[in-house]
Amino acid sequence: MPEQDPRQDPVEAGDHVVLIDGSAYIFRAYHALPPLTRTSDKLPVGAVAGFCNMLWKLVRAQGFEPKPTHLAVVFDKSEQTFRKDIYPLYKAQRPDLPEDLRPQFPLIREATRAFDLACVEQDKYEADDLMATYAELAKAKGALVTIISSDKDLMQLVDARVRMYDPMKDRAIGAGEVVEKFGVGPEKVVDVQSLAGDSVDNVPGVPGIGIKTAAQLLAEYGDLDTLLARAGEIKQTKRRENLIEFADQARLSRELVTLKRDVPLDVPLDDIAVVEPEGKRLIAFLKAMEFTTLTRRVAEAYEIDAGAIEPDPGLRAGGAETALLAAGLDPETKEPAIPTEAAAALGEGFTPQALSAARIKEAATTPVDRSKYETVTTLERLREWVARAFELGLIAVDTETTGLDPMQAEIVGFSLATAPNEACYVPLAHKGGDEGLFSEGLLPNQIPLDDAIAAIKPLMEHPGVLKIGQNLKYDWLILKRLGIELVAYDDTMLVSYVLDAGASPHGMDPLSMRWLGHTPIKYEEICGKGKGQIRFDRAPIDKASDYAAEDADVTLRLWQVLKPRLAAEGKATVYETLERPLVTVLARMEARGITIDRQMLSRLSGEFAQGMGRLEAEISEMAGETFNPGSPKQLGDILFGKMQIPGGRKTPTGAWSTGADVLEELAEQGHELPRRILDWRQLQKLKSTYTDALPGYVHPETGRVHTSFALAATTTGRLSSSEPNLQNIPVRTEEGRKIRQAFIAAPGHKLISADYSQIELRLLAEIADTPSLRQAFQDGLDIHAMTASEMFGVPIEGMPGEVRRRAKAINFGIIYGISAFGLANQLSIPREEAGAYIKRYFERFPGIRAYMDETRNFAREHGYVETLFGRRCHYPDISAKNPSIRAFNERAAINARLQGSAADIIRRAMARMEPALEKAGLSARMLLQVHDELIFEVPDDEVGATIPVVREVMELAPFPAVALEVPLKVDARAASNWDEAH
DNA sequence: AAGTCTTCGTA
DNA sequence: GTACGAAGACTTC
Repeated sequence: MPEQDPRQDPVEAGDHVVLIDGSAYIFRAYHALPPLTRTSDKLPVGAVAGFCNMLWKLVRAQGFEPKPTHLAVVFDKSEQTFRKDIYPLYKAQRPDLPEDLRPQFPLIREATRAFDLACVEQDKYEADDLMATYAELAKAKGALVTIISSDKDLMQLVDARVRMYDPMKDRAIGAGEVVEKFGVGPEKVVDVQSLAGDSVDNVPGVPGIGIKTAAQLLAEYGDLDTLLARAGEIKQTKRRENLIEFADQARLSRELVTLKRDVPLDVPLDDIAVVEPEGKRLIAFLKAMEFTTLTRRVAEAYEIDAGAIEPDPGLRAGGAETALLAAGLDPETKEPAIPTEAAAALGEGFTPQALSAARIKEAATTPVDRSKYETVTTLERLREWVARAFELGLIAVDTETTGLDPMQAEIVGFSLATAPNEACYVPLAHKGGDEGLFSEGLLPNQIPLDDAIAAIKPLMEHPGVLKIGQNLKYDWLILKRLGIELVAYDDTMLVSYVLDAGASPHGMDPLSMRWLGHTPIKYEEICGKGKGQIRFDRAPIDKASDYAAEDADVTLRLWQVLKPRLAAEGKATVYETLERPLVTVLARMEARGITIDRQMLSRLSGEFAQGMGRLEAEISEMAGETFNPGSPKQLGDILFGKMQIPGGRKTPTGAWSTGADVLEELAEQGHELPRRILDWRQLQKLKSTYTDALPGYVHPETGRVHTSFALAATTTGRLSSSEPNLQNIPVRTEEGRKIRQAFIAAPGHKLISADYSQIELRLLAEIADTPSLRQAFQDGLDIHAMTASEMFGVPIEGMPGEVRRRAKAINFGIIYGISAFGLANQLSIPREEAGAYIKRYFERFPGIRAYMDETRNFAREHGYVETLFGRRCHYPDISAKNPSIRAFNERAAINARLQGSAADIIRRAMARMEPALEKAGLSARMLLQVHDELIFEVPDDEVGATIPVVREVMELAPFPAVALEVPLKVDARAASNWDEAH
């Protein structure tokens, strides 16, 4: 660092040396301010922000007279100080550093440097000792010293040439203030502290003597040694005995509290001369931290255009140094940010945590070098890569295809990686030139597809070689269609999901930026986007090769970082039982698809269209003009503008709200138009989303519909389904169920639908430890009726439907993290009444209130909650300042434990289902999952034998990991279509 | 052409 | 009050 030269300037008489107690600032900033995280990546930066604001205030205040000639921000370095050597209990009871403060230490040092201020710290010595030494040296040269700190331990340094300044209270501390605090002058502060001790730092002192008594004794006897020598003269019995008995302890305390004024300084006093701040570096830092207000202020003060300055590339979100920080490592030393004894011990041993930390460190320090990639053009070279993979026992794989749908896309090439920067791309089907109707236009130097498949098949199917991929379900399906059944794999996307669900995204690009500090080539850079986009097989091989090989390289590197975290963070079992097995289970379900009755859907489309036509005519009639009933804007204008119907609400953006609830209310008041709109909307929804769209998803070859299940899409562990979404097929209305009837079994088969009955309520009874609810489930009672009976004192026999309905709404409300507002909305009752219901519910079921409080507190403290099976769901915004955001996160966290536990259970069932069916000699095939329901296709004559197996696997899914007190119940039925089976 | 808002289907 | 995805309207580039 060439920054020492400009800082060198001997201290002379009349100079002004300012010493800032950095460590004290950090803790002040951390504890005094609400938590704050950087917007783009949730890096905790609250203390950094507070620290920067304080420094800026100090620098700008210029209230130091005379102007500082030398200035240093002084930090504590390690916990291992010479005081610990003489008294191991010194500061021993300090609580561990908060998790979100640790990574801020290196950032705060960065901040100091960005301010162009000297940053001083030294092993074995506390900041206080360093300041004492600087002060002593400066004094000797005739300089004036100002110590910026409010720490009472520094008050012993105050004298004619050394003053203190308390930045919190904004006042100077001179001898007068010291007397106020200790009852003695600065020169006797040490003696007072030796007697009174300090519970915070674990300085023992003498029992029964506090600051007041100590000051009084010293006033009488002069100094500590005299006092101890003449202790026998003291009148008060207990005090006399204690002073005699604990004299040594007082002397030890003196050693602890006396600041060392002769530390052999690493950075000499003359090397902390003030340099003229540049401003640009500071702005680059502040921009990287995303401190917009301070950035603006600083830019204005320096008259610099902040927009023209790039955020510090290493520290910005996604920067390499940020990646290290996220792992708790200091970007400069690559060591744990604060080397605690625990961390030091881990660093030496082969613990999972040590391995994980080491991998994170390596990952962010080995740059991606695309020039090292190879394009494989011969079978011989491919075979050498395969041999290398067998030798290593591990290889990263990525397939490149013509599209996003793994059931339709064709392979274009694949890439492999065996080590960082050791990656290749194998082009197979790149095309170029004129692609005539009959000619393929295949480019030269590509291995024939069949040869390549034959070369890699043994590798991919070998159980002894680990294949690593990102979103491997996609590649598994592509390879499956080429006759390769991939086994023995890890999926980096799923590893990330297990570790960080809800906290950060799991796509390859964000993962690469976060863990490797590297931005991979974008797909658009190779193939363009929008209208001009080309398929991957039309991309030039050299560019495609860089892109594809990089994907495999990055995937391998991500695996090196993320996989050890599983063991280090105790999540290996979650990954291995709830995630990894689902890749092939879901891939097979997707590959099977489900049959739909296209004729039936087409007929329904016609019927819906007719109904809509009739309604449109009536709507125009009533409105007195034709408008688009599908436009909320136009509809709002008609209803609340032209027709002047009262009772309109606005959406958050200021538009008229025309939601179903609003229209329903208007309809109940006797308005005809809103009813017609509601009916029209239902038909429009069913037609556009289902009857018109579904036939478009029928696969040209299989004749079936193949949805795609996402494993890593939700915060709670649920799956999601898309293209098409088969998890939201209508069921509530008669019209909607007709769509469900169009999902049919193949000839000679039936569909079996098996769903968990009230699984989330059962889990609530279990987790919230509510005996009456548990008993009700054990006795097989109607749970909503039982709730109503408990709450309203109505007997279950002959209970009015309305009473049960309300109890049911409350039960669901509880699962969703209830609020009076939401329940009132749901039941259309006043908020006060809803509040009273909730109060009564909690009185009847106090365990549930306790559960909700516990979950809220846990989430608040940790930033995540865990399911029964250990899955973590992160809620980084749980401590948001905005009360409604915070409340939302609290409700989500309460819901996540239940929804997530249920999701875990059905995942366990799915992972066991195939082997269980096979063992029973059954050929039933799982087709769909709808959160608490599984749908199978079964030969007619196996229906009877299949249902009990399915039921048993599902009901026993939690065992043996978790033994539930509450039984799980599964309802299962078979029919020729989904509606009747459900 | 791409992104946001509103609405609505499911558990 | 929780968790999603899709479609159409509308806005912005």
